[in-house]
Parts: sequence; structure tokens; C-alpha cells
Amino acid sequence: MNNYYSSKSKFYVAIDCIIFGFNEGELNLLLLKRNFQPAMGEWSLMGGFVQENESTDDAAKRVLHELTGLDKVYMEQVGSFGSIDRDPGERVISISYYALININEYDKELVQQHNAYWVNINELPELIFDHPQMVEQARDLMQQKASIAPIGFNLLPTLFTLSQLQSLYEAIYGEIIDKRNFRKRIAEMDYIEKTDKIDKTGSKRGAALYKFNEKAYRKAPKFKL
Amino acid sequence: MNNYYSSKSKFYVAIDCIIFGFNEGELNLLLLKRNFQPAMGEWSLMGGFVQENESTDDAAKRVLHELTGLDKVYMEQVGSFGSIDRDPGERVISISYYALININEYDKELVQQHNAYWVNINELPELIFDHPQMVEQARDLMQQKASIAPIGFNLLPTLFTLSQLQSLYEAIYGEIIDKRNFRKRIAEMDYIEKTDKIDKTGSKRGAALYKFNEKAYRKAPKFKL
DNA sequence: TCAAAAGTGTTAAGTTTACACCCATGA
DNA sequence: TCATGGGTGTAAACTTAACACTTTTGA
Repeated sequence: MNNYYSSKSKFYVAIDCIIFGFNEGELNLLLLKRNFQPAMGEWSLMGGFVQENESTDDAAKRVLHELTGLDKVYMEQVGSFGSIDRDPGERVISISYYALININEYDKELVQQHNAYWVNINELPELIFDHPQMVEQARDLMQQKASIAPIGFNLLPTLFTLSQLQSLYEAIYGEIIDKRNFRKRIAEMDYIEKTDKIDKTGSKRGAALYKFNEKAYRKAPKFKL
Repeated sequence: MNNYYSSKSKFYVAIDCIIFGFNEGELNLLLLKRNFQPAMGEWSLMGGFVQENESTDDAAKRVLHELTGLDKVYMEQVGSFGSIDRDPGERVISISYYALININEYDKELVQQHNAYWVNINELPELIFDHPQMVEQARDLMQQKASIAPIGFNLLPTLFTLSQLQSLYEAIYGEIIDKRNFRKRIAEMDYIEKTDKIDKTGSKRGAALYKFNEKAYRKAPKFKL
């Protein structure tokens, strides 16, 4: 250590993850009912401490992986939270990230081991520390980002119906969307491709399944929903 | 310290400030030509380390104050930067904030002592570490925020002409704006109030001076530029 | 046969953009 | 008197929002 840094303080730096999932028309968060200290028995976000050998982005991936078993998940930094007493046990500076996962693909055993549950985002329990603010900021940021970039597909299966997609955006924005206007806008996005597959689970008639074509999107990256 | 935290690593946490000023139709950043180690002689953002007795937001205010002498400045967190080797001297996690200041009101002596200079944002020198990314993110965030909230006024004197205001927004967006359309939009914002004062410095004819009425804005907070 | 979700176009309203000349004044 | 920035309105283009009925099929 050279002299320049020697008189400075060091801090614990934590990661907290706001994990979004989408199921049956509702946005959900994956929350821990803590079976460990501190704040045992209370609800919190999944978290962990940054380690020496990893960047903060890598730490966020690791923490998400520890709970869900998932890799290569869409994550975005929300920001850092640095009030002196935000964690009553110790001074901890936390960096929060949100993640968008397909609710069918996570490791259910790991989640059970952590005592984690999907909770409807409109019916959240009380959360510890400043986690409510983290959730609020994550939600705002995700909503904003989802309106200008095609990140919503991370919350859906590879193949989805337009009704599912619409219902997802209705959940993200918290408002209903006109079906014809919605489909008109989707039709203009050539990278949202109709497949020849039909989903029969959602209706008697059956609905066409679509997929998001990442490569085609990169060629014509215009998106607005 | 309780057992929960004891095995975890601690980190230096720094603040870096992207300080925006506006002068003669141009956006500028206040940058240091470092007369200290590390990276002496190179250009960087103003920075400092977070201390035990302050929140990260307070640390950002302190760091800005150390350079400019200013208090109560509009600041917003850009995000945290946590690559392992971002600071080649030591592992340092940095949180960056941008600040909007009135270029007429800072403490010039302090700035001189720090060997800091205003640099046109379109002619920036090479910056150390990951400061270029911080600047880019700050610029994007500020531009985005300026379009939906009346933060631009922080870059102007209390009284300003519509030409100055337009020129500011042209600098923020990096594109020219139609004068009549611009003034139409301003006229709809009742909280941007015409005073009976005239600025004669910018033209022979003289231009009406306007002011931003914060209280009136809070009653009808609609803004879009 | 009917309930339930899928699918499909047109029009009105609102917003955004383009555009050109006169005014007041000090040098 | 003229060069300079200040100040003003209208029409066309475009975007967004509102709206209702037919189709398919399994129960």
C-alpha cells in the first residue's frame, strides 16, 4: 500500500439484488425470509458482500447465482446506498442491481434453501433497512429502460404470445394498454418474429407464438413501448 | 463487530465528481490537472475518499465543496464503478456524482489551488482510470434528467434571458432548437417568469430577464424540453 | 351453443416540426 | 444606417389514442 491511501478508511461493500420475475400477469420479486442474522425472520433482498477478487458487477452476478443457479442473466446497476446507519449492525455501503429472470428457469432447490419466495410486487411485505428504496428505484429504472430497450423478453420464455407480451408491459407500466395499438407497434418491430408454433394453453382457439430475434434487433435497434 | 461481518473484506470507497458549468454557449467540466500522486500531471475528475463519519452523499458534497467552496449544489449520483484494477494503485471502489453549478459563483482561489480548469465538454483531454466512462454516463444521465425536470436552471444565473436558456439546452442536447418552438414551450411553463428587468449585455436592443420560480413549479410540476 | 381469448383498421385528437419577417438599439 | 440579437404565429406532418366486431374451438 502506498502512502497516498494509508490514512483512508475502508468499508464493507455489499450487493443487493432486486430480482424480477413475471408470472400469470403479475410482476414478482424474489425475496428472502431471513433464516439468519442479522434481522432474522424479516424480509429482505438477496445480498452478499463484495470480495477482493471480483469486480462489483461480478459480485452481483455471483450473488444472483448463489440464489438462483442462473448465469448470463440481464442485470443492471441501480446505484449505491451509503447512509451511515443503513445497516444497523455495521457500516456497510451497498450497491444494488436489478435482474430480470424467466420465472420457469431458476433452481428451485437453491431458492428453497435460502428460504426465498416470489412475492407480488404490488403486495410486498415490509423490507429491512433501505431495501424499500432500492426496490422503488429499481422499479423506476426498469420501467424506464423497458420502454426504450427490449429487456422485457428476459422475463418471458423464448416463445411467447402477444397476449403474454402485452400483459407483461401492462404489469411493468401498471396500466392497461389498448390491444390493437399494442399489436400495431409490435408489428413494426421486425425482430419480433412470428413462429409457426401455436400456444394452446392460454385459449381454446390457440395463439401464435413469437420470438425475439436478438441479431435482427441489433441491425435495426429501434424500440419504443 | 459481530461475527456476521468479520470474515468479509473492506474497501476504499472514493467519490468522483463530474462538475458541469455553462459559459458562452458551451458546457464545460471542471477538471484537475493533477499536481499530486498518483497519476501526477494527468487530467482527472475531482475526487476524494469516503470517511467513516459521513454518508456517501455527504462525502460527495464535501468533495465538491473542497474544490469549489459551494454548498447546496444540485448533485445526483451517477453510479458506482467497481472494476478490480480501475485504480492501478490500490483496489478502490468509486461512486460518481454529477454537479451543476453556476459558473460565476465558485471560489476561484480554491480552484486554482487544486490546479483545476474549466474544459469544454466537447474538447476533453484524456482522463485517467475509468473517468471517461464516468463522464459519459454522467452526461447521458444529466441530459435525460434535464429533459424531464427543471435542473438546467442550476447552470444559469438567477436571472437569465430566453436566448441564454435556449443556448443552454442546445449545449445539453448537442443540437440546435427552433427559436419559436422553444419560446412557445417556455411560455406554457408558468413557473418560468418574466421579470421587468432587461439584460443589455447580450444585445443592443436588450432582452427580457426571466427567473425560475421553484414554488410555482412545485404546484404544477410539468416540464418537458 | 356459448364462453373465452385471438385477431384485425379507421378516424379523430393531439403533438411536433418547419418556416420568415419586423423590432429596437448602439456603434 | 446598418448590423445584431430579440421577439412573434400559422399550417402541415406526424404520432398517439380511441374505439367494436368477427374468429376459432373446447367444454
